Amino acid sequence: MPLSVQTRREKQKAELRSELVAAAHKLVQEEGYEGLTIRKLAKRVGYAPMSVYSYFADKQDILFALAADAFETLAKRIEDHPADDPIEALQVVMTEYAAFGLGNPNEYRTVFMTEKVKPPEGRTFAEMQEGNPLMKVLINRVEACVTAGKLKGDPRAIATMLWAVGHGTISLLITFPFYPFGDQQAFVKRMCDFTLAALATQDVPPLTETPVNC
Amino acid sequence: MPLSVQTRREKQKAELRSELVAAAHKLVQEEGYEGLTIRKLAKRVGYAPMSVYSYFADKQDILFALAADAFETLAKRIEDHPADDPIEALQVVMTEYAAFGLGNPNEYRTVFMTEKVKPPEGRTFAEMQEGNPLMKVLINRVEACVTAGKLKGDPRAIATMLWAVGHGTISLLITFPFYPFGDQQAFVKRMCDFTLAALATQDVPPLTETPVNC
DNA sequence: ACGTTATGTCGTACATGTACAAAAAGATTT
DNA sequence: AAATCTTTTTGTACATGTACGACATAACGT
Repeated sequence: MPLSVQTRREKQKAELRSELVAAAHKLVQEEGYEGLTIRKLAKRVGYAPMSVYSYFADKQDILFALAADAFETLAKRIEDHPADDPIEALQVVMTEYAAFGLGNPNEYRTVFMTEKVKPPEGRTFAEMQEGNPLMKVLINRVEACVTAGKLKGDPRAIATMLWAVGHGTISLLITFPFYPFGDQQAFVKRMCDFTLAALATQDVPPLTETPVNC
Repeated sequence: MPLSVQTRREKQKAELRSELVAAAHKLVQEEGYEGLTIRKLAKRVGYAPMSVYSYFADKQDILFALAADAFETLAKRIEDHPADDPIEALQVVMTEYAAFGLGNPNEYRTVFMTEKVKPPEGRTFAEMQEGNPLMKVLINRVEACVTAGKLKGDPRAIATMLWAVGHGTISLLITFPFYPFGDQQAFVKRMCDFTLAALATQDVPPLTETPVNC
């Protein structure tokens, strides 16, 4: 069965889009993060600058696409890194997450530190975050801890709290590199251990749902 | 004794600077945060656009000056809001901090979510953070808890950990307004209570100092 | 086959931050 | 008072993101 005209068009569009992403990636590699400009990117692929906007809503959308790749490999690395003890498995998530953030501050910033006003290209926020592979593996491992009796309470609530602590730690380290946190690794480990130990002693209730509009 | 010529010049410069800050503040009030542009600001005070750069290193410096004002009032509000119980006094810090961040996301972003590469205008980072009135009041109240026997360990380490948790909570709420955290207030309170309760059971060692270059 | 409508491409234009250097104003020295 | 030096002010220029609309191309209904 041949592809319908519509899907062929979509496929071509997707191809061009990923060609643009690849070019953007190379550009960043060669000239650094601030070297990525729409004009340069367009020139690379032989288009007019404005044509880029047929494939990306704006520059942030490009940065987001770049970051998405990086985060996918992170999620894969985490899943390739299991552990016998469910708590240890959780620690792996936190550690890898931290290592990624500290090693890829630009990507971390674009994903976690810039306001999300519009879901990038039709996708809704719910599926962007709940469907986020990182949050998914985090929740999974939390659930494993709960069923193993190591943690108690609502998995999503626990995961969200871990996320808040982890994000706070990473983003402070990224934003204030000169603040005397001491050794970065040590600080990350401290926060991680502290939080997990504390969670182990509590029964965590679900997040209170409020009927927020939308 | 009359002012020396030099100090008079400095004073005049400071005056013009704060005039600029005032104009910037009014501009933001009238046209919103993105309405603050260097050209408009210069026109407001009757200068050429480039003249602004005699008083501010760059646009971030202006935003920072704006935020500094806001944070000063926050620090004052916190100090005007004491509590009998030292733990309660700490909770006040966290609560007010959160309320400020959620109520002034722009200011919060510029201060806590944008990379700090250069200390704004000669000031070093050490005095920027250690001398930061907010961190000061936080450490003070932590010390009060320690001397009251409610907490145990190194005050600066405890304060930094509280900061990390508080910042993680606020910045996630700011960045992902559509994530189902549930009620924002409730989530803040949960994180705050959780962390304080956990800290109460531990003896917190000082942050490991590492001889980072610079 | 032909007009109509959607879709992709691009040229132009504007506002913005800011680098650079000239010009102006002020201070200091001779 | 004049000359020199420093500091402040400004004009010009450039790269950038992107709004707007023109144009071309492709799909579709007739």
